[in-house]
Amino acid sequence: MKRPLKPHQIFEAHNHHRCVADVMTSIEASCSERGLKLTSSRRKVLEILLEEHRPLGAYAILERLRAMGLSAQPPVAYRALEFLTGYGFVHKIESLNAFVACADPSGCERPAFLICNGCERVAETTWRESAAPAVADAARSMGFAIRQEVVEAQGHCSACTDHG
Amino acid sequence: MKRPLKPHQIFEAHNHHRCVADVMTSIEASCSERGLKLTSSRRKVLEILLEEHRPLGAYAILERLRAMGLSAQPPVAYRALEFLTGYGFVHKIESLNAFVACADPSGCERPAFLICNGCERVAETTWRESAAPAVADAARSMGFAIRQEVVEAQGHCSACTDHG
DNA sequence: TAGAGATTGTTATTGTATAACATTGCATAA
DNA sequence: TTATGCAATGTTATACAATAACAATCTCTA
Repeated sequence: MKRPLKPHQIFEAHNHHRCVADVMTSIEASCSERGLKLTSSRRKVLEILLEEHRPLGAYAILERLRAMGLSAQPPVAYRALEFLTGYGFVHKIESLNAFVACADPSGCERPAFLICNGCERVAETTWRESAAPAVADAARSMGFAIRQEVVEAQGHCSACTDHG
Repeated sequence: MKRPLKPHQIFEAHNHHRCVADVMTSIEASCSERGLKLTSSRRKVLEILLEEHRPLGAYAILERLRAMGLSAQPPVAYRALEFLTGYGFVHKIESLNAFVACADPSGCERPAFLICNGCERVAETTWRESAAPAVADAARSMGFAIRQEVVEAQGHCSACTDHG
């Protein structure tokens, strides 16, 4: 049974092996249903991001691919990431130029991120309707058609606030 | 008298010479008040961004600096941008890795951006309190202290929707 | 089984950003 | 006035991010 982590649990200890396996299973099923090919390099990049459980830059991903024995050039990582982000299995964190595995691929509508500057972990939350009412209002009033919204908050998680 | 452009006016024709001069005056005043040094390179980068009135990448800024006769290496641009963004005179658009002059330096609280993928212009709007209630709620419930929020919407402005 | 389209392999290049260190300019305290 | 400390600049080099271009391969399916 797949029970995605709640946002705050990202910042807590959890059964990570189980958590990775669950998400992987969910994504495999999603690919089957949709006729998508989760090829070897795509799967490896996804595994790396799930295992890491925090944002990784493209070249950090490449390092890990090479550590797995591949002779990986940048396009290998970027093509896999293009596929994975295109179907919502992975998200790009624009303010970090880095990538993170989606915490809940089956239920993820539009993601928003809470980025901890202390431990570098990222909690993902999601919204329906409008992320930012003030922005939506401004867009409506000027006839601007929104296609996609990036919402990323930086700060400190409770653990890092206490320690720091 | 300084009357900043309303967000939608960014996408419309306006007296740009006047608009640049007004913002420049406002920023000079702000630097005087606060004892900030608007040095030559900082001023030039600011002028370039005000004149352009749309996001520019760091290397596009460097090109223009060189066209003005400077022998500008990357740190020149980045140092000026660090100063200008630090005091809110310029904003970084994270999803473009580019920089844009603030449309209203005197009244700018927390900016949000409407980025037109057609004409590449950016409208700036601002919010008080919480940009994204859903995100603020999630943060509160997990004890996450938000320091800064990035809100960027991509889409098409009314002109580009009509034409395109 | 031939062909079309998707995927991968590889090289090279462009764009983004910062580290590191020497130098200069300027305000202020000795 | 001079010392000195800090902010700002000049310069070189390098790390990281992203994509262009083209050849090779794989895999469906007509």
